[in-house]
Amino acid sequence: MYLCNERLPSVGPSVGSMAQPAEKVEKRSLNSELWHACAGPLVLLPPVGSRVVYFPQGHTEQVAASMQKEVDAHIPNYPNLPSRLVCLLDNVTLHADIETDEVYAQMTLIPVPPTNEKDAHMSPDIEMRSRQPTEYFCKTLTASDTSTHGGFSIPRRAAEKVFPPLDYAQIPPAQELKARDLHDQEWHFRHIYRGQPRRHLLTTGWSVFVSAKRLQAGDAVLFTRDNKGQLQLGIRRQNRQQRVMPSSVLSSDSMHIGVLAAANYAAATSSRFTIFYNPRQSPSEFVIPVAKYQKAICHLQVSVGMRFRMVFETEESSVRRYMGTITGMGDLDPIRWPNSHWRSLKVGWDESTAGERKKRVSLWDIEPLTFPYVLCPQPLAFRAKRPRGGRDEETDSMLKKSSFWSGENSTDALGRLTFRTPSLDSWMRPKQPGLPMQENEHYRALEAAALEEIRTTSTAKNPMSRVQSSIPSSQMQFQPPHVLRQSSQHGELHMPEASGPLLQLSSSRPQSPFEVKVPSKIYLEPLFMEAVQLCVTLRYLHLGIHLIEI
Amino acid sequence: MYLCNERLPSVGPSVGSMAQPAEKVEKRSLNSELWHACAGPLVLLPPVGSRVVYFPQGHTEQVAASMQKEVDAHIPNYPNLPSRLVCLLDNVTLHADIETDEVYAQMTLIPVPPTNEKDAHMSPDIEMRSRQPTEYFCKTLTASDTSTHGGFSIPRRAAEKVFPPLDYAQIPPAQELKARDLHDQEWHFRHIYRGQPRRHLLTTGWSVFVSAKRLQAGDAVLFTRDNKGQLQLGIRRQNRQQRVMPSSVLSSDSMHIGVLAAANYAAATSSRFTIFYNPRQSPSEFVIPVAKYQKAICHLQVSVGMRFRMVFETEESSVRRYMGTITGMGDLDPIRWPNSHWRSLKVGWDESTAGERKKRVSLWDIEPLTFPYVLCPQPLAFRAKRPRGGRDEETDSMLKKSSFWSGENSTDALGRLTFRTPSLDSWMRPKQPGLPMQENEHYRALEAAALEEIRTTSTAKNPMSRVQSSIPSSQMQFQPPHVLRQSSQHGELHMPEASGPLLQLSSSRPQSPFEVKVPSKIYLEPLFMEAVQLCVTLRYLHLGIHLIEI
DNA sequence: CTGTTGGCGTCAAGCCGACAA
DNA sequence: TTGTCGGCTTGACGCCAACAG
Repeated sequence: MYLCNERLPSVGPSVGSMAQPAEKVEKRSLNSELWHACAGPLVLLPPVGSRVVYFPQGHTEQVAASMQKEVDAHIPNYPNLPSRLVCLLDNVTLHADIETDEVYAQMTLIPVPPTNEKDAHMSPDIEMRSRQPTEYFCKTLTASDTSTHGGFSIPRRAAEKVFPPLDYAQIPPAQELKARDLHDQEWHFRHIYRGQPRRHLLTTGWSVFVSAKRLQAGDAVLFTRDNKGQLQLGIRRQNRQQRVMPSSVLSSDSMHIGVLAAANYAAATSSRFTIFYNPRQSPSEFVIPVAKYQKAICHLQVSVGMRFRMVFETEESSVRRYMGTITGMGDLDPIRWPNSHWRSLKVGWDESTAGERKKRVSLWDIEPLTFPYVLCPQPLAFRAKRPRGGRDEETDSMLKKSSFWSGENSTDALGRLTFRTPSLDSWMRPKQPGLPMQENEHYRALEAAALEEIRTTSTAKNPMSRVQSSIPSSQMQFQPPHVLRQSSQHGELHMPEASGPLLQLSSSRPQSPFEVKVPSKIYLEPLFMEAVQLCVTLRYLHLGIHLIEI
Repeated sequence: MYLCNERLPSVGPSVGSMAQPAEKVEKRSLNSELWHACAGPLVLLPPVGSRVVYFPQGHTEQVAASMQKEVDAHIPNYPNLPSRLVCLLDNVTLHADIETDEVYAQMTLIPVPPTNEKDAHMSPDIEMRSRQPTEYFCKTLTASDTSTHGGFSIPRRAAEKVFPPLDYAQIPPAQELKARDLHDQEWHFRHIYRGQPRRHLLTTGWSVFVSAKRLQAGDAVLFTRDNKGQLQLGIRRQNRQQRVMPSSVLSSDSMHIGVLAAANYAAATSSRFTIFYNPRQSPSEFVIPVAKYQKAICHLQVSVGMRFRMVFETEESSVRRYMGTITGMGDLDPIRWPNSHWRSLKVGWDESTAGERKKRVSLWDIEPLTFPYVLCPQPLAFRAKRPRGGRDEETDSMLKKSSFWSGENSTDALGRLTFRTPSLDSWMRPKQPGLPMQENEHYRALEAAALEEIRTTSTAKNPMSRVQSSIPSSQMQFQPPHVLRQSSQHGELHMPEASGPLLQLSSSRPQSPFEVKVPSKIYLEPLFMEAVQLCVTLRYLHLGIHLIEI
C-alpha cells in the first residue's frame, strides 16, 4: 500500500507528484493530485497542523456503511466521550486499497482541550481546498469500453487536453502511452487516432487494464497529467459496487466499540489516535475544520422552513447544488448522543429525484440562501466554449440560462452598472499563489447559484417552500435599504424572513484583512449594495464581522 | 456471504449438507462438512451450549495476524478485563469470505461467572471433534494444474473415491461433473479418463474455476461427496498468500481496542459478544473448551526440560506430531496480561526444520509424553492399503515401522499376550453414535506416538533430551511394579523421572464411567499393566482420578 | 462526436498423447 | 502413477471501419 504524507508536499504550489527522495523505503509517495482526483471534487482534507472537530458518531456511520449494516442500538456508549472532540490534526497520509484502488485517508488526531472561539478564527480554512489537478479528465465507461470486443473511446477534448499531442503526419497518428496508477504501477496503452469519422482510441493494453482492475460499465476512469507531463490514471467505481466488507476479522459490534474506545482513550490521555476516512464510502465527513464547524454553529441561525442548498457530486464528477428546506431539527440519536450537532437537521429536497439524498444533514453541510447576492463572474470571454469534463457544468448552464452577465464594466441585463472595485479587489485577493482560477470557479458557482435561487420561483412540492414564494420574486430581488435598517438596530442584520436564514452576526473581533479570501474581481452596486455585498460575501465565507449600522 | 448455523445440523450423524427448509431467506445453509474440510483436520469447534474459555490475548493475536502487524505495546489494557473469560458458547455460524473463500466461524459468547472445577467435568469435550467428511480428497495444485495449457490431473485413488464411477465402456470414459462451493455456486467440469497411461483429468471448465478463484500453484483444491452423492469443492490457499487486510475501515489500534472493549463490556454486563475465529489465519485457537483448559491447567504438571509432542497439519492436509522440549515458562506479556496461561510455555523443537513452528505454546496445545503406554490399534487387516490423502499418514508409517502389532488375541512381537478386556471395553465405549472410526484413528495416533517415543532413542540435539535417553529403552519400556509403589505412598504416582513429566494426579472425584471415552478395543497386560494402562489412558484424556495404591 | 456493430485475422487457450520421473 | 512438454485445433480476443444517434 502506497502512502503519501500530506506534510511533505506542503511547500510550494502544485507539487504532489514530485518524486520524493527515497527517505523512507517501503513508503513511496502517492500522488496527491491523483488521489484527490479519484476522491472527487467535494473531498477537502483539513491541513495538517490545524484543529478539527472529530465526530465519533459520524465515524461510526462510516464503519456501518462500509459493512453495509446499520449501527446497532445496543452498542454501549462511553459516558465520558462527548459527541465531538476538538483535535489537532497531527498527520494525514493518503492511501489506496491494494485490491480495489479505493482511496482513503489515514488521519492521526490528538485531542486538545477546547479553547475559546477566537482561536478558531486563528486557523481559518483558507488552505482547505481540493487539490484537483487541472489537467485531467474522467470518463464513465460504456459497455463498449469494457467489452472484450474493442478498446476505449476517448472523448476528443479529453484526449487533446491531457494526452501528449499526436503526430498527425503519421497515418494513422498513434503513440505509446504510459500511465501510472495510485500504486505506482505503470500501464501501457496504444493511443491511436483513426476511424471514420476520426476519433481517439486506446487499443492495445486497454483490456489488460480493464480485467486487472475488474472494471465494469459504469465505473469511471480518469487520466491526469502532472506538471512534468507524466500521465497518471485512476479509477472511481460505481457506488453500487461497494465491496462487501470482509467482516472475517472483527465483528461489527467490536468495530463500533473500537471506534468509541479508541477515541475515548485518546481523549482521556490526550494521546494520538488514528482514524481512516473513506471519502467515497462515508455518508458524511466526520473530521471538520474547527473554523468551519464553529462558524456554522455559532453564526448560523437556522429554523424549520429555512431554505438552503447543498453541494453534491454528479455522475460525471462535476458538482451541482440541490435545493431543500429544513423540515425539522433535533438530535439524530437523543439517547446516546444528546446535544450533538451531527446531522441535526431534517431536510426535504425540492427535486423528486431526491430519493437517494440524505434526509438529515449537519449545519456545516448546507449553504444558507441569502440575497441579494451579486458577484459578477469572470467575463464570459474568459471561459472557453463548453468545458467538457469540467467540474462545474451546472455553473455553466446557469450562466447560460441567465442571459444576465456581460462584459467588464458595463450595464447588465437589468440595467445595473457593474464596475470594478479596486480597493476590495486588492485586499481581498488571496495571498497564496496557485489555483486562483479554481477558486474563482468556486465562487462563480456560488454567485450563479444564489442568483438562480432568487430569480426562479420555487417549484417545490414541499409546503415549506410556499413561505418563500409568497413574496413576488421581483420584490424579493431588491429589497429597499429600509428593510435592512429596521432590524439592524440591535446589532443584528435580519434578512427578510422570506429569504430564509437569519443573518446572525457574531460579536467577535473583525477579521484581519489578509485572512479573508474572496474572488479577485468583485463588481458592486454603489453604497447599499456594497454594504450588503460585503456582509453576504463574508457571510458565505463563514466569517464573523461587526456590522456598523448604516 | 452464506452462513450455516451449527445448531441446526446438530441432530443425527453426518448431516450438514441437508438442504435446510427456507426458514430464513438470505441465510442459506453452508455445508458444514465442506467447511471443516477447508478448515483442516486440526480445527475443532466447541459445541454450541458448552462452556469455553476465551482469551482476549489470543484474539488480539489473530487480529494482528490478519493485518500482518504486530500488536503495539501502547494499546491500553482494561484493568478489569481478565486474561481469560469463561463463557457460554451461545452460537456458532460458519462463514466463507465471498472474495477468497477463506473459512471462518462466527461465535457468540456470553460471559458466565466461573464455577468450581467440578462443573468443568460435567461438560466433557466428547463432542469436540472435527467433522471431516469421510469421502473427500485434497490435492495441492501443481504448475501444470494451474497453467492455461491444460486441465487438472486427478490422483487415481482420489477420483475413484469421491467421483461417480465412470462408464468404462465408453471410449474414452467421460462424464460431466457438477460441484458446489461454499457459496453454493455450482461449477461444471468435464471428467475424462484418457492418456497413455490412462489417468483422470478435469478439462473443460477447470480453467474457468482456476481463474475465478484466482488459484495458483501451491494452493489446494478439495472435493467431497456428501451422503446424497452430491459433489462439493473447496479451496485452501497457500499460507504465504494471506490477503493483506484492508485496513481502510479501522485502524489497527481501534481494532485491538475494540476486541478488548467488546469483551470487557460483555463481561461487565454479562451480555453477548461476537467474535470471528479464522482458523487458517489465527496463530492459535483462542476459544478453548473449559474442560480442555482446566484439565491442562489443573492436572498437567510441567517443568522446564519436559518433553512433549504437538500436532501440526502437513502440506497434504494430514496431521503429524513434532517433538519438542519445554525450555521456559512464564507470561508472554507480564505487564498487560500477568498470570495468563496464554502461550506460557517456551519451547524448542527437535527437528531442524522447526523454523516456522511457534516458540511459545499453551499448556493445552501439547501432549505430554508418558509411558509405558500400550494400546493396541485396530487389527491391521482393518486398514486399507495406503490411505492416500488420508489425515494421519504419520500414524500409518509409524505402525509400519513397528512390526509390532498383530491380529486379535495373539502374542505380539515382544511375546506379550494381548487380549480383549470386555469390561473396560463396554463401559468405556462412547455412547454417542457417529464417527467412531475417526475417534479410533485419533487414539491410534496417540498410541503409536507414545510407543514411538518409547522405542526410539532420542536423536534430538537439545541437551534436555539427554535426560530421557540416559535410561536404556529396554529398561524404560517395562518398569517393575515396585518403582511405582515407591512413590505412590503419598497419593501421587511418580513415573520414573527419566520419562519426563511428573504424573500428577488430581484429588477430584472419580469420573462417572459414561463420561470417559477410550478406544473401543483395548488389549492389556495382566494386573500391573492394567492398572498403569488405566492411569495412562485417563491421563491422556486429561481426566483426574484417585489412584488406590496397588 | 461517440456508442455500437459486423467483419475478420491472429494468437493463446486448451485438448491430446508422448515421455519420463 | 502423474507432472510436464510438444503438437495441433479452434474460438475468443481484439483491430478495423461502417453506421447511426
